[in-house]
Amino acid sequence: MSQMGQVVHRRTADVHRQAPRVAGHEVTDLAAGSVVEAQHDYKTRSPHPGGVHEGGRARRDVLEVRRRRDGTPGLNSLAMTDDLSSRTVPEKPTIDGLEEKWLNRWDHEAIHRFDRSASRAEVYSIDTPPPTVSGSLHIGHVFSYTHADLIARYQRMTGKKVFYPMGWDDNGLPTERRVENFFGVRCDPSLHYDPDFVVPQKAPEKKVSISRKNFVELCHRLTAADEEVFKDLWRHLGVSIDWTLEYSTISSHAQAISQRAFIEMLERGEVYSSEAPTLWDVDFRTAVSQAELEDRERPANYHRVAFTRAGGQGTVEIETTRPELLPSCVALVAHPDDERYQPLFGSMVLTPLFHVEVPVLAHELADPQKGSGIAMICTFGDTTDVTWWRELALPTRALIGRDGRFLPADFGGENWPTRDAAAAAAMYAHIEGRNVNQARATMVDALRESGALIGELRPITHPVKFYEKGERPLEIVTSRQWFVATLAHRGDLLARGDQIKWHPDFMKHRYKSWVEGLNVDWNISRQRFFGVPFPAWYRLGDDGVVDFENPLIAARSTLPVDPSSDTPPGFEENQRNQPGGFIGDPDVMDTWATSSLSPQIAGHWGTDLFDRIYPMDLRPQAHEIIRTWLFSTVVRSHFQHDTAPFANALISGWVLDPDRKKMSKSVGNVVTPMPLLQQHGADALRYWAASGRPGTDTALDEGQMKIGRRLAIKVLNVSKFVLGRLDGAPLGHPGEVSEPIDRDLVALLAQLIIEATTAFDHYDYARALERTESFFWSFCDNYVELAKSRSYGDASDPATRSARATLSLALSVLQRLLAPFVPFVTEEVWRWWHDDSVHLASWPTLAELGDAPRSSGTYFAVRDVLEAVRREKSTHKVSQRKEVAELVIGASGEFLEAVRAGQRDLVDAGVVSSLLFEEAHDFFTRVTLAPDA
RNA sequence: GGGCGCUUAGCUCAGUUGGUUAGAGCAGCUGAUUUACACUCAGCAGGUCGGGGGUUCGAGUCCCUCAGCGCCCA
Repeated sequence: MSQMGQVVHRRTADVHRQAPRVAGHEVTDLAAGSVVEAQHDYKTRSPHPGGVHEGGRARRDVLEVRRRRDGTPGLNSLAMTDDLSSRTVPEKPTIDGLEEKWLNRWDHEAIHRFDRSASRAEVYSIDTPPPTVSGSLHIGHVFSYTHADLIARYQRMTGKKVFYPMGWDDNGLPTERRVENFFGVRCDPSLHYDPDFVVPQKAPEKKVSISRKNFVELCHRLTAADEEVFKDLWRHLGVSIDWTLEYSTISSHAQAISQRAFIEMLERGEVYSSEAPTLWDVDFRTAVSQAELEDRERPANYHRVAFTRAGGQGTVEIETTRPELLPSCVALVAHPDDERYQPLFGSMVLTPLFHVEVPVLAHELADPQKGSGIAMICTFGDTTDVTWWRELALPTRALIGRDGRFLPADFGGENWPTRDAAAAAAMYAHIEGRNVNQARATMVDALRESGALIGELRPITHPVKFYEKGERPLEIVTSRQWFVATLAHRGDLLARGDQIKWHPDFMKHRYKSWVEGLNVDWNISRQRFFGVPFPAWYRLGDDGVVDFENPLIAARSTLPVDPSSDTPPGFEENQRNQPGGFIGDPDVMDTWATSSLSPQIAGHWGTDLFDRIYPMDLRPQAHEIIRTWLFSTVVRSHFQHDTAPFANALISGWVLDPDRKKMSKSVGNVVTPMPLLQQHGADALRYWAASGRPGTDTALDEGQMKIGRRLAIKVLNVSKFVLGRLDGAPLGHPGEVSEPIDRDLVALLAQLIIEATTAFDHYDYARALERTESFFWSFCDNYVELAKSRSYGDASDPATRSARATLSLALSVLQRLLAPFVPFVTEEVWRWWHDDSVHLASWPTLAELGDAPRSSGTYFAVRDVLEAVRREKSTHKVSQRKEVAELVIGASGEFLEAVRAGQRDLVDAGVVSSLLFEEAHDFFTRVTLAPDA
């Protein structure tokens, strides 16, 4: 299909392919109002026989569409009933119904199909964000995906073979939560699969426990349905995705890729497992990573607690917000420069109630301004505790379990030294098994009773770390997890960030500050159910001890595997969970550990396709996932392919509500896109979205959508007019453009092409739109009005031919420049005079305009005078068609010369009977209106 | 605490390496009426460009400073 030779000449060839057809005789017939039987292109024609349709057919379809618009619009309901021979200008064009018509037609013609044979140099590849389908659709999706589509459509028109896949991020916790709530179930991995399980009709009050396999089946079922809803939106919006490239992150294909990448990282030593303090959500009972944290301001109390010095003389008063962790205190810490505590460094103190001897240590992270300036280190109260524990080589006395309750503690035992085991154990008995709040209350009472609690509680507000989806503060729980070694490669990862072109540029700061702020390796294991399992098993010793240090890894050829049902190489299923046998890794991967491989998944890593699309050209995404998706993709690409994963990052801003407030579920100002899409139309929504520059937060503005709709209607109407004027002349030929005013317009058109192209090349679609739109309206209001009368002339008149050539050139260029923004209406009007899609037409080039003339000033001069005439008529409240008996123009000789060159059009457009010129220093006009008839 | 962005007409926003009298759309007001378009067209009005200081022949634009809003990181 795509031989190299054709590709090289594509632009030129396309122009020629279009131009002669534009100039062809069909348009003659078309202008006469009859329906044309065009040369049929097998690719673009429907299987319906014959191309001739009765004149009434189109009108009937319009009525059909209108009627349905009053009812419920449905994308699929219209099917292929539309008139596929569209090379006819309707009597009364309408934008209603265009979406159904062209979506079906585009599918039919497969115009967005990626050319699988294209070489890397010919390809423009897009790493589409796979949305979380269990989240709700919101207007931000429309915004960001439109931005990507604008670029995709532009690149396609410049001749690139656009690789534009779509993925769904369906694995992970959000899906589990949605399934739990939607069906009223919860996963209990200890249960056995029930093949006859039927979901409750109505979500029950109390959640029904089901097996992991049943649960996962429900996850698949619900995400499949959710994906259809999302897909419907993208399609309706006209996003030019190649739907044959659809993928999902829970598919077995994605799982195989994800497991392969994991195994290769493990082999290279970039991923490791470790038993370590981990940020833990006690409700979801899973570890979370640094990227999923958020600080929330929470009220708390400072408790001033006295420790006695081990020597017996005096006390040391610390302040803590977490007195319940006192039993796990392993040291006190103050800043090395803090003079108050320097005498204490190296000495020992005793914890109240538990009588544990702990050292007083120095560390820079202790904040002299905070509390009393000296803190207790517990294992573990927060991430600073972890840092102190690691850097000061302190013992581990973990208290909080995976369920958020206090674990047993063996006071007096090896790891729990105390001077009074009986007292400590008695005290701890009140706490064990309690949750954090209960333990705190108990501890405060006991401390107060013992006299160790000094003074009143001091209320403060401070930032507390939460899992972004969680409701209770994170705890730190020691558990075995898989980590990707990011910390050691921070410098490399920063350099990768510099290799990416960011749009807008300042967004790279987000990435940079995130990488610089990393303080733990990326934890990729989650103690959850619906995700990609680790392709690993562990040997069980004869004594039943698990050998985590030498995992059994799946053979590459067997991927994807599920270690809970598949057996490791060299073992039989009956050895599972048996001494001398094996156990499967029970965890699943972090969602980002798979979605960070979106290029590898979409591009089928390991096949030749991948080499044709990777590294990607574009990563479009929203800014809130820079630290997650973008960062993790860079990590994977750096390790796996020693490159940045994409050349450009196009970062969309937020959609704010009409009052410029951030949309959020709790405020209740989240806007769903479908009603807007149905009310204003896809072109209108896209127009609004395109006005939001990269990285700029943009207010939802229905007014802007209405303007988009007006633009679309104007495109219809002016196209109808221009095509109606192309009566019998050879069209669109720059050589025909002879009149100075026309040559000026072509010169301006050339300038517009340069501006729009440059803007798009810099990912500044908003600027391209603004320039094109403003030119377009001026073209309609001024040029078309000026050239109108001349265009009605005799085809043998060179001036008439010039007007028609200019109108058709400009129309062709403007339709194509607008095509990425308003794809439906531009496709409609383009097909009035072309067989092939505007979206496969070539992006306008200067070469089409011939010797791109320089502006003579005639157009601007004539326009200025015309505006003066209009002002005069408006001021006198008469029709713009009112005759001007005499128009005197005073201006410089040069200006008058310019006006003279276009005076015929001026006189026609302004209905001027007598035109006089007067040399003058300052520009003026004197308008004498004809007396009323 | 460190960083980034924003502040221009009632509203939403353009304004490119400094260069005439700061632009557009919407809203407002005044009108026009049908050989592309009333989902139209023409016109009018509306701004000491957040405050202060500086550089310059010249600042919405560059520098300093202050304030407000939003966000990122810690």
